[in-house]
Amino acid sequence: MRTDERAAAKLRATIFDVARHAGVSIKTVSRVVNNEPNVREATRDKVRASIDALHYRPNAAARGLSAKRSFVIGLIYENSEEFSYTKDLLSGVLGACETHNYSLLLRPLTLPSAEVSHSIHSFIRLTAAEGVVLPAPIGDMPEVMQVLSGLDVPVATISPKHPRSADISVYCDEADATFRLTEHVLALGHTHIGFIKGHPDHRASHERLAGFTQALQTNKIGLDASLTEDGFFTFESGRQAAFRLLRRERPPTAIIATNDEMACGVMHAAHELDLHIPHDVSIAGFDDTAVASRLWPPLTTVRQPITEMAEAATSRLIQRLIGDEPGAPEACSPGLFPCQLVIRRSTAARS
Amino acid sequence: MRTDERAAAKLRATIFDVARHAGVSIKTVSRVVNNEPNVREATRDKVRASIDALHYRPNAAARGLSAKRSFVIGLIYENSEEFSYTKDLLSGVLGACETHNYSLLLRPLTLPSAEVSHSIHSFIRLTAAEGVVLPAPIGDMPEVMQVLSGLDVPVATISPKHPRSADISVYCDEADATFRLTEHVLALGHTHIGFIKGHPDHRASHERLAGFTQALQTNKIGLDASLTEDGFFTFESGRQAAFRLLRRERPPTAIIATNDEMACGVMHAAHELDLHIPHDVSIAGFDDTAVASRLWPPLTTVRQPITEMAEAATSRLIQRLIGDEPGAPEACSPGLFPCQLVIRRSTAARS
DNA sequence: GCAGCATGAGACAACGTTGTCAGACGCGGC
DNA sequence: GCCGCGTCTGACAACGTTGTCTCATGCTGC
Repeated sequence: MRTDERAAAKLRATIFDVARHAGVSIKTVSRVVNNEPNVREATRDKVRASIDALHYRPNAAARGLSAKRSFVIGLIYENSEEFSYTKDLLSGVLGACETHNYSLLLRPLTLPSAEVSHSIHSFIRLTAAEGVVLPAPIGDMPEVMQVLSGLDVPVATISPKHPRSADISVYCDEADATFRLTEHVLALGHTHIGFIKGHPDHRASHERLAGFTQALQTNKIGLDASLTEDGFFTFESGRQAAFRLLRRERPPTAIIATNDEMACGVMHAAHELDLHIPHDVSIAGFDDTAVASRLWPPLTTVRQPITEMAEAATSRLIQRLIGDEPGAPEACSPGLFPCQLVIRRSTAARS
Repeated sequence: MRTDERAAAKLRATIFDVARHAGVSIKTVSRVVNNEPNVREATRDKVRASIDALHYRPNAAARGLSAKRSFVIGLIYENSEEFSYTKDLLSGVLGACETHNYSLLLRPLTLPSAEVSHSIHSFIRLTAAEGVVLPAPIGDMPEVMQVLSGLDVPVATISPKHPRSADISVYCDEADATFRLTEHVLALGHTHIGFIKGHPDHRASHERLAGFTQALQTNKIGLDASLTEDGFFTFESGRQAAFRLLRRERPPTAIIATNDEMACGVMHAAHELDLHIPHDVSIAGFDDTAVASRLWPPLTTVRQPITEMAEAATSRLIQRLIGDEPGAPEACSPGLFPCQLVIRRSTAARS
């Protein structure tokens, strides 16, 4: 029996073997595998039994060739120092790919780079990815979006500046989260609060600043623009900004950095100036990266449900590719996700 | 012209289009693309020109189907908290895949899990991966190796317990690195040194302990076994071990944790006991993860060239798959890599 | 009892590549 | 000048799946 030969030779069973085993035609097996209609329930069961018996798995290459599809989606991300974000991202994207039987191919980008367009172009051509997931800040790069739309590749962005710019996008209400974070700091009695902005290319930076100023306004605290420093989401930019703030004549009693990486920098600056945290200065970050809970004192921060966001974005992307658009796309999985305030010991009542 | 039609429809040019454009047969184009012999140089150039003109890229699915190869390799890794290791790993593996035109498919594993064998089995069957890269500790799980050898999938392990157990393996001389780390601590005047072991399933744990005892021996310091605590490479296990050490009647003046994650735990314990680092107690870690430089004081640790190791392992794996074994495999890329001591401010002279 | 129609099933040709084999061509030796 | 041999090139059949089209079957309504 040919089937046994194949098993013995450790070759995969083909659809041909299954058809022979079940006593039907190849096409009928194909119909069962792809859940197509027009197969009697009895036939369906018979075929399924044969599939199990032979441990049949469809050959991805053949399927892709015939269907003119690759069943591949790409994840293009910034290969930054801070990787815990990417880890969570990866978990989500991978999860969605697995449930929909898609493969995920990765393209890390080292920014800034002049060759981004070219790199992405060749990535798409080579992998034949049907769609791509673009986490911030890649989704905000006009040249990237241009290449992808030129190649007719659907895009799902995560935390983009302009949600409308892509086919699909998910994001958090980071303004609201920063608002709540600021209110937490205000409630501790701080009124003289330093704020370190993020990289201007990220949507997050503007959102977070807006939430901060909104909170001050709501609580009738005048905004001292000189307490708002530029930062670029990097450790060193946070450290430098903190030095500028803490060396002022009247330094702030609390500093909100708009990501954990910069909050680390603030902590280093405080330590270098022999200031005690949180006694002399309270510090808060944003992102709840792996470092946040490892620092001493552990960092007050904001957690975004990155994994869930990535999974939702990817699922919607794949659904779009498959072509089964649900009635109201926004209804089944909204693009807006909630953030969670994580209060730890780096923020304390003003002394 | 059919080519123009295709370009207009944004379809990829096929080998057929190239053949027509160059005025040769399909097979000749195939020969040029795959650098096969028996094509006159003039013909070769003509074909290459057509390939460039049409931006031809071979179709991976068709190629795989015909060649009965998938050009895919798998990376099976532990989806642990500590992700900076995985980040470096990924960079290396991805780099090697890119240079050899292989695709990388990921399979994160949440350990411990009873379904590991099944998960890996279905991963291989589904992806048709030709080979897999197994970083520690996955490469040390007998059930994993059994499944893979049963499926006839070549394996490259990174930092395995027994280098001989896999077809290809790369590792560091972690004993030597720990030896040098310990000598650094000894040179600072510490003689009463606490040591926190790693998870017994990792090769690294044994190596690192061996290096430590070796250093004590070489420097004629008696080994106080009670100063050696069990740990499991996790933050909390490091914290608990540190508490046990620091609450002793005569606590150690320095603690070597066998990874950074546990060193974080030690720092937390020290802080909770109001001890000053490094004045009251010096602390060292291992791995130079992203956290290490963010802590205060920055952590003395050991850096392994993970990216280079991963790249080498993957390259050798792919070379094996392609079948062009270099004369002496060990000669071109050795399995042993050097570690680098990274001295920061968490270790200081005994006070 | 038969047209008409829905439903279930199969034959066959793609899909874009590579492997196999056969043939065309050129060139040197006799 | 012809044979033989090596070098280059091409026709054709895989590879395992899906799409299209056709056909067989059974059921409905008159």
